[in-house]
Amino acid sequence: MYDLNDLNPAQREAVELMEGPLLLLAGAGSGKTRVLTHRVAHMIGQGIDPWSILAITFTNKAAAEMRERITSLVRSEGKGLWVGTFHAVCMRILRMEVEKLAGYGRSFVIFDTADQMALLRAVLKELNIDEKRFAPRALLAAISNAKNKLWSVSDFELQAGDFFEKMAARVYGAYQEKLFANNAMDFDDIIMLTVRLFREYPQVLGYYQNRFRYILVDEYQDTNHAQYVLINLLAERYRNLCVVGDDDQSVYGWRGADIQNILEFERDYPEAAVLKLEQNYRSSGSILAVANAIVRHNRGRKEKALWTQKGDGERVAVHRAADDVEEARFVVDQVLGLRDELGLNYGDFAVLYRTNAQSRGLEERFVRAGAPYRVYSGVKFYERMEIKDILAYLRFIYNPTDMVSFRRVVNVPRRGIGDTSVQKVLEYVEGRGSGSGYEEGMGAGSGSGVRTHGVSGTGTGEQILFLELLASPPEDMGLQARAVKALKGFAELVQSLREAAETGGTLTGLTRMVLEESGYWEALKADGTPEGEARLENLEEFLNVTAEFDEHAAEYLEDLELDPEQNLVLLGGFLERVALVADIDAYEDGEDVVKFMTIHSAKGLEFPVVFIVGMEEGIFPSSRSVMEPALLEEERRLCYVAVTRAKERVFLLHARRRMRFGRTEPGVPSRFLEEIPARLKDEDKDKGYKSSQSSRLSRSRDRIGEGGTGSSGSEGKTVGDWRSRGTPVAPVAAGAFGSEGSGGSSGAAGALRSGGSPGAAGSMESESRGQDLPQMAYHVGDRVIHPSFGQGIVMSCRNEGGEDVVTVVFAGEIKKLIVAYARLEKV
DNA sequence: TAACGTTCTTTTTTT
DNA sequence: AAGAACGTTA
Repeated sequence: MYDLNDLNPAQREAVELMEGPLLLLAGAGSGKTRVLTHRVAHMIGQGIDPWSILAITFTNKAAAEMRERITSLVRSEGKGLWVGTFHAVCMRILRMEVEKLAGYGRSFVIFDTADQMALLRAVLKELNIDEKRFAPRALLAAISNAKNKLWSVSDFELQAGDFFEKMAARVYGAYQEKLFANNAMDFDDIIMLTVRLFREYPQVLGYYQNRFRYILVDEYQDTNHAQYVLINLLAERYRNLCVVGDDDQSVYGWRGADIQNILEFERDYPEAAVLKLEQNYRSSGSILAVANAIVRHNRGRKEKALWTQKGDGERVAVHRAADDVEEARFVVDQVLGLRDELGLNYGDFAVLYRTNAQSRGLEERFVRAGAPYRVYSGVKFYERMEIKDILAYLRFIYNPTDMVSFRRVVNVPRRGIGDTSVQKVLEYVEGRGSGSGYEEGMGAGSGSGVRTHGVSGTGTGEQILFLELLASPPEDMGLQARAVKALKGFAELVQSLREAAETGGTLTGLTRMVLEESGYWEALKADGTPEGEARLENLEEFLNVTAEFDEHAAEYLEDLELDPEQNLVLLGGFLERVALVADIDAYEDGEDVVKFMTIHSAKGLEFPVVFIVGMEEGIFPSSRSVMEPALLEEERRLCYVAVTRAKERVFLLHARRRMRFGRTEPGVPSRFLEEIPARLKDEDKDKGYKSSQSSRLSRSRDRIGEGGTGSSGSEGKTVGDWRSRGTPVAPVAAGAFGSEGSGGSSGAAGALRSGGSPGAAGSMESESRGQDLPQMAYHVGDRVIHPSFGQGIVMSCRNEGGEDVVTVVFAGEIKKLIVAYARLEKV
């Protein structure tokens, strides 16, 4: 049971003040989650029906954590409570009510960024708009912006100032029409259309207003206008709205988040109580001082004074590395050293960076050192070709109006339905389908009018129309006989899979069926290349994901109040989950590995030791922000978030030179480093762990031929600068590559890459700089490893036209490779 | 129609 | 450096 005595006075007040609006300004590490969970538990303890409580978070992870912690406080008494992200909550509402939005069907699907892109490009093609002049990405961003502001197409047209915006408004209309015809929504639609539903159907809004008498919103500083409106509509009646946030941690402006929402809460709710949580329980005094010193440079923030009872602890270390390679090496050395010296676990360390691309170099170093790590990256797994393919199959089975998925799978594996044929089909459908009826009302405005749907449509009946069309393509479609036959076969395939899905059974069973009956599996097995192998492994991994879903399907559906008997509900639930659940949600605290992630992903997490790498102008702060004060402030807040993740130790790293876009560029230390007073920094002195022992250790793990990178090595006495350690030694015995082993995939769960995966072991540095090296001789009989061919043995070496060429026998194939370019590593 | 080769862009951050 | 996009060839 929850115990209010565990809370400090401010926290306790925040828990006990249940009625009326409340703004809770919770600094980093101030026990915010604790307050939120206790608050809900307290409400339930005081007799408030959990059924009438809605708690909204930003990430699925936060939602899961909150639910778990509440459950542990109130046991089973929490039944009926809604905890979820904005998107999950809206989906839940839309699932029940979407058919009120004339034209959308129950089995609508969510289009992710790649789908949006594909759809938009189709639109641009139709409108004859040149992609070179109007970058699809920029157009999508503009459309997303409009949606976040709840602008309808005509709103956007009215607002549009310059030529680009006018074009974007026009594209918005066509894009939206196409989404609609596909019975699909993008991420922004999920919020926008829920708002529209509420506005157009007061009785629906009324139901939810009455139900959710108590509303809590976490990370309020990250809400955008659409989310803001949504919340305020829901809270209008009872005004029991508790928002929690920290303006210093607002880092989603680029996604439309409006920091004003939190800054002006008191204007919106004049009767609101305002409480501040200022005691930090997470970080040492030194860390807090640095974080405060940085964020102080922002204007327009609510002044607050975070404090801690903890001692100062170690000073924050700032390390200047010679280059990106050395930066990565420094991190590994520190991890290994601190682990030994302080008895820390790998799991106590996190490496944070501004962009996902920065993980690669670090990974190489960790693989080599045999230090276990895991990359928590955005979407990687679901971006893989084969995963997208199988998902497209599943989506098309679920919603046979989804032309994006149709396009993707219709000729995969090859069925002899080429681009020309597909184009003809799509044009035929377009010609019949589109037209009037849409124009207005996709925004928040009133969307009256009947929409015409040609073939694609919404009701189950209409949906099958497209499949029927494929099953017997009319003459005037102009297809070749061969294509007609192939198309028929495809239609039958999908139809039979759809029937199988309707009959029930597990998702895993269905997926296997898709893979087998489509011939996808077979084609991939016949492929025989290492890439094909990796793809097969990824599909196996995907089947693990579906199996996991199957296992928890019952409770998942029950939780969402979905009827498992209903047709395709399992498939729909899975697709929704895949679309909305990011990989960071798979974050496991218990795992004893070093965690790599972006700072955005790290928000809400904490670690004993934090490394922040790439602290250079143009990287962090990002080059796009430096000219724009508002953006720069957001970068600074991001830096604040990064530093405040740490409990004990922080290492800030920057490099004098860095490989970017394939070339070496000079690095200028981040201005954020300058903003830290000298007395708070421990600059490039001996910090953390560093001994000759560790140097030797790390050197023995170096790459082949290291030490001749061609860079002039006269840079001062950077701590840990490998150049000071003299000339390179010859490659060492097997085992130097740690856990890399045979290079077989460890099949990281979900989208997570982890140490030991073939991809990570792949690109060795010798590949990029090998030409500069005094090339290590490759002797006949040497065992070598290649990122895609795997292990092999050198059969011959000679010099052809000035290039060292080796012949290597790999498993199953013999290759002639030019040493300077081949990504070969001696084992 | 598909496979291949060359040129070009890419790096924010995520639901 | 790596991947996508585009154009050329079998």
